[in-house]
Amino acid sequence: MGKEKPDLVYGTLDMLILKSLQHEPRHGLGIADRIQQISRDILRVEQGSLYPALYRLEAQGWIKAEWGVSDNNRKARYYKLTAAGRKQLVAETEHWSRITMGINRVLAST
Amino acid sequence: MGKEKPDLVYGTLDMLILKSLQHEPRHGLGIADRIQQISRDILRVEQGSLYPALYRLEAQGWIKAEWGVSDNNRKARYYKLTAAGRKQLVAETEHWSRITMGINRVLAST
DNA sequence: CTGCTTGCCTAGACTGTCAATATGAGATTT
DNA sequence: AAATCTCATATTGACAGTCTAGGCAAGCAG
Repeated sequence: MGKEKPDLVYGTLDMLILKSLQHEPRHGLGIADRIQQISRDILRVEQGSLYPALYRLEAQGWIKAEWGVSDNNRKARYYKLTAAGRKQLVAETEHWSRITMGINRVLAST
Repeated sequence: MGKEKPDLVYGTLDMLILKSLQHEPRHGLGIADRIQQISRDILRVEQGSLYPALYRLEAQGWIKAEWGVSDNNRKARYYKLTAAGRKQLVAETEHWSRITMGINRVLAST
């Protein structure tokens, strides 16, 4: 039945992660939960996408990890946004709005 | 200078092609030109993306091809939207607006 | 102890895009 | 008419990001 389309638009995950770290550090699953919750269940982030993305972002110097303990008393890796990460978030957000404007122009064309 | 990010959002090309065939058949390069023009140069479609996409869409039965002659008197393959293609266009458009709504909710979150 | 949950992590496959290149044919220039 | 330019289709190889489908460790509940 319903052939589900992917829940994420390819290439937006990095931006979403950076955004969800904007105000406070979070651990991996916490980030995924937040994205799902804020989007009101429209977006879901699979773990197989999440962790590679986190390494990517860390390797770029946009986030920084630190071991800590979660609310549930499990050890967890907390990520926080770096200064470069904030700049990157702005850049990606601008790129996103630019591209979506282009797409929406095409979709709106008669 | 600006490290250019990709000009397309991954996974939207099919939708854009279908949309640009909505009113009249076009040939391959004509489709690419149209997308670029309507988006006011924000989006660009490379040939290495275009033709595979066209085959994909044709294989799915969403477009149908026919040989013809272009305005410049060159032979060209004209694609036209099928009934199934119109349905698909609606479905993809809805999916797009749904996903972007989710992303925008995250981006708008405080 | 057993089983459930949380949280991290990895391997493999797949898909869509791009850069680069090739080919053919009509148009243009000389 | 020969050479060159442009239009248009087409293919190839590489690559990046996502997903499915697992596995591992440790805390909690029964």
